[in-house]
Amino acid sequence: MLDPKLLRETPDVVRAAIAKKRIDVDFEAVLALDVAWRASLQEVETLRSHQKAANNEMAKLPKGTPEFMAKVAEMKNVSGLAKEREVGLKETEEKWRQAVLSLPNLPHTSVPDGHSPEENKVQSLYGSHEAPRPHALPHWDIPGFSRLFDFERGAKVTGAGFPFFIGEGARLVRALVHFFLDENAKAGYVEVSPPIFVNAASATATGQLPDKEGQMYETTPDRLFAVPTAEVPLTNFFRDEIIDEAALPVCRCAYTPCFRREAGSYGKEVRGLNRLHQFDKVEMLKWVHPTASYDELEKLRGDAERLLQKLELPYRVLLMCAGDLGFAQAKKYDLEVWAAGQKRWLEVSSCSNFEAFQARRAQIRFRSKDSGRPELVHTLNGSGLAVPRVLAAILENNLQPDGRVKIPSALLSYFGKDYLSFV
RNA sequence: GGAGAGGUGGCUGAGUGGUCUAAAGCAGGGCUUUGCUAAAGCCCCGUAGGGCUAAAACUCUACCGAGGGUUCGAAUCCCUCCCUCUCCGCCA
Repeated sequence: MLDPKLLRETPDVVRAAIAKKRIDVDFEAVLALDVAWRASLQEVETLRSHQKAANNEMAKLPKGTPEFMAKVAEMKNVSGLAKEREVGLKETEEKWRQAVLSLPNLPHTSVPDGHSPEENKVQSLYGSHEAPRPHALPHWDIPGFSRLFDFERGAKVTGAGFPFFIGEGARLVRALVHFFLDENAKAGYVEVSPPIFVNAASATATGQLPDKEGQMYETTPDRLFAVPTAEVPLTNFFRDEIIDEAALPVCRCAYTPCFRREAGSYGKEVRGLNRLHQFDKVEMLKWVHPTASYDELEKLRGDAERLLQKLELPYRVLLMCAGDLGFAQAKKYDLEVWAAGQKRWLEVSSCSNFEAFQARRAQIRFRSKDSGRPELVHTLNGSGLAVPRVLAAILENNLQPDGRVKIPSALLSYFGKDYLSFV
């Protein structure tokens, strides 16, 4: 959520930023609602003020006197009117709130203009993704793949996109999760194991509700939502709280399974491990002082990159252009790992600075020593990392002529063997 | 799941229809006294939003778990929901 004051005080800045982000919202209508809301608010407040003054007078009058009864009669009218106007105010306020919520976060000045994924800037390349790998295969075509990654039985038991991971397949998943958590701990992120179902208030605070409701699995009858990412429970940890300024930055990470309905996805995008309804991910979160958030974003990206480097996987870093930024992000880097068999890049991490956008919605603040007042923190998050796609890249890039897969040396102590074998 | 008790400011805790942002204490901040420490005294100390401002000052409104209701007026009475605690039941 944007600062409502920003709309009123510098509408041109907001207007320009919305245009840069290429999001279709009627900003002028939002401004009009803001005016209407304030007018309605003032009207109601004047009535209430009148009521309050009368109440104070009546408190001093003996009850039952003609004077008192006259006041009661008079205030009955005011009370009725106030109630009526309050209903109108609530309606206007709700419309206003929805309108402000429909405004996207403003892109940071360092974010390039552009409206399609092609206009994202390749910030850096690591490793030799172009090295010839004559025997590389898409991971789903590797002989014996389904012995370790059983999609058919997953589909039978649950549905498409819910595979079983078996034997060394399961072990490799566990090794990756363990490796990620250990590395993140070394980088200063405190490990958290959060609830993997959240209530509607939490899903609203991080922006899954109301717009992306169809992307989550929802339980009945309790109306809890299976988390699409650990970002949701982690960010909500501090919802409606004031963090001690000295504690900033707070850095945490969490492993959770993630659940996404992925309505509307199709084709090669969803083959094999590329896109699952349930997948494992370690997420890194930061709550930082507003002055530090862009430095922290670079550190966060570095922390995610280091994981890929230690796994010796070729990857690239994209700086997302304004038009390809999400609704809530001010700046975002995507890390894409090279999958040699599919000959394509797979997104395995997305490191974003939300500035105060999430914090305002979730009311996460710190008490500033300077001003003595609570101020909104800046929040950042990034995957570190998403397991199945990293797994796919390992399978494809490290496939040997004999059909085995070489395990990255960083995983040896977790996996326990040099090679994964499909037979 | 059943029965009972309770949810008030950063914390403890009073307040059962009227001038209540809400006593008191603790914690925090400032000043005075004091050689230091300590102690004492005095004062300040919630959040959000609106108005007015260059910005403040100022001013108005809301907020006593959440949402409804009764009333001229609700922290206080009524209803619904949520959460916590105690006991019982069930159960990894």
